[in-house]
Amino acid sequence: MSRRDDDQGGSSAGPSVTARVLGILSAFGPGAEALTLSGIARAAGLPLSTAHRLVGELATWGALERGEDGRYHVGLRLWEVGALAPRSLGLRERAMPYLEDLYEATRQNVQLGVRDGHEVVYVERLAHPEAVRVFSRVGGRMPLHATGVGQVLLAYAPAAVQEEVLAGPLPALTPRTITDPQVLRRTLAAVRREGVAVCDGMVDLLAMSVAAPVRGEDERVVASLSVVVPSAGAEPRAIVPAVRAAARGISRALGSPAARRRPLGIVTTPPTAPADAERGA
Amino acid sequence: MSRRDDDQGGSSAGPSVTARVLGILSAFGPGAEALTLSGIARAAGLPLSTAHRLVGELATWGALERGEDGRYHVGLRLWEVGALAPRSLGLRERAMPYLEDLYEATRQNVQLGVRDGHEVVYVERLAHPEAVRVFSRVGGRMPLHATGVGQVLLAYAPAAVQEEVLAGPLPALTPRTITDPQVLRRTLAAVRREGVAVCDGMVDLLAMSVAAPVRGEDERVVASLSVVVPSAGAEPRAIVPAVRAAARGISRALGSPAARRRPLGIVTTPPTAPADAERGA
DNA sequence: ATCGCGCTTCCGGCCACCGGAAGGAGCACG
DNA sequence: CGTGCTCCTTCCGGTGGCCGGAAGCGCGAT
Repeated sequence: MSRRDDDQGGSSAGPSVTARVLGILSAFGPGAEALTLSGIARAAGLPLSTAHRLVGELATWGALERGEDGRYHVGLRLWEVGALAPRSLGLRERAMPYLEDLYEATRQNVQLGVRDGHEVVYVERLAHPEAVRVFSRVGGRMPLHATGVGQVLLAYAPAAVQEEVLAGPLPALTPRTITDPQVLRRTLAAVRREGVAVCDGMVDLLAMSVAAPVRGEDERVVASLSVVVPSAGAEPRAIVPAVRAAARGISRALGSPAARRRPLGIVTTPPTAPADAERGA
Repeated sequence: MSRRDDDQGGSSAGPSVTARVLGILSAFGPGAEALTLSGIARAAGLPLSTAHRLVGELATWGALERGEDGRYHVGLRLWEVGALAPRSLGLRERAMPYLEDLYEATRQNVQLGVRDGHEVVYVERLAHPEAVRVFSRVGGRMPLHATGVGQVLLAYAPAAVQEEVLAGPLPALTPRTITDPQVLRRTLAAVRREGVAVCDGMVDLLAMSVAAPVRGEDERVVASLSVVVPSAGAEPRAIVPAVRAAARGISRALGSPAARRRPLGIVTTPPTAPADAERGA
């Protein structure tokens, strides 16, 4: 795959054209929305002339666009194709109405995320301009262990993924971030038991998040949604039911049989058996 | 031999590797969110083995993902990069709160679109599950002349673009769609004069849309937003002010000086001079 | 004026890409 | 139980597309 400059054992190969093109796309990211040609070449590790040729083709197609200042940014055409990702469009489309309601009820921050590897990717975010500042953004990534959405996704992830995360480093974003694997393990068990994760001050000391799992047609947890509220004077008890209800509503819209079976109402006593059994799956 | 299909040089660019990769991405689209390898090869006009190799690389990087049924769909990684497009993320981020309010007030459909060539691309859409069925979708395209959002974007587009559209074919989506260039020309003038477009039954006989322009920091129209309501018994007068106010709010959030200068209120008498002068720009 | 930076174009050599062909897996049918 | 599909995967020799150093241009700063 990565045929960098590594010449090993006889027949070596340079990076394929495809890899170079993807490398150019990788040069863009949060905090690097617009780049000069040289900047792209530098970031992608390509000679300037090569970058020039490839970027030119990408721009012609519409994957990149050139601003008035000469810098390149991601183009509308690429966004269009990306919008077809089922984990974005299909999920978002059905979840939106529920996120709406939750946003309207709290006027704070509502987030929807999916897991990719050892990170959570935020697929949607509704934020009131005057709400607590949240570090996340649509398309952004965060570690699983430190956020509400992430802890939920991790709690219901395959056992292998959980062990990998527990074994790896657990960076602290604030003094209150969980960094002890044992504490995290117990927290995940609690999340499975309660069906909701409450993270207070783990990303930002001033913010608290309440998250719940969203299930797909095969009952697997496919996403997680959360509400972020100011840490000071927050009352989780008032929010937890709303978050759980919204998560259940989305699960139902996605075709989750369990969410359809139980007609809402007994949210205060979630079933523990299936939740714990899930970890093995 | 290798470039046999289009080696005449007549049709578009030669199939460089980059072009082939982009061709693969182009194979996906609304109604084709998941494709088999052969399907991709067919759609992109590539030999199966070539498609196999390129798709494999794309999947390794995360641009494509392979579902459990073996079919490929657009991957989360590509969505992430696409989300960096300034015309999507930057615009959406600031517009969301206003779209929210508009959605909350109408409980129907709210749309935000930008122009790309001779089409409008919908960047955001809030829809109530029980609202009028709307044909558009996030990431979807529609012709400029037939939709509210499109007419606004066209009315403030560069003169060259307007002439191209007026000269080209104007396909009818319903019997009420504008197909006469002269009628369209007068309609666009009215849009500039009024600062809003009202499209009744042009996309769907049962739906009506009210659209208004969104301006950026340099006063140019960068987007357009609309509300779609049932055609029957609709009262535009009740909606127009709300749409105009929301559009102005977004313009202000984007840094439009004019929107900042005028403190809301005299929306019934919009300035005609700058609006008409704009067409020349 | 001189420098530095970034962008664009050019072109010969070489090697990575191409794609036909062969083989395997799964499924529907007679 | 063969037969005929469709789809996927792998292999390999020939060659033409890609690579990237180098030169030239435009612009702003010193």
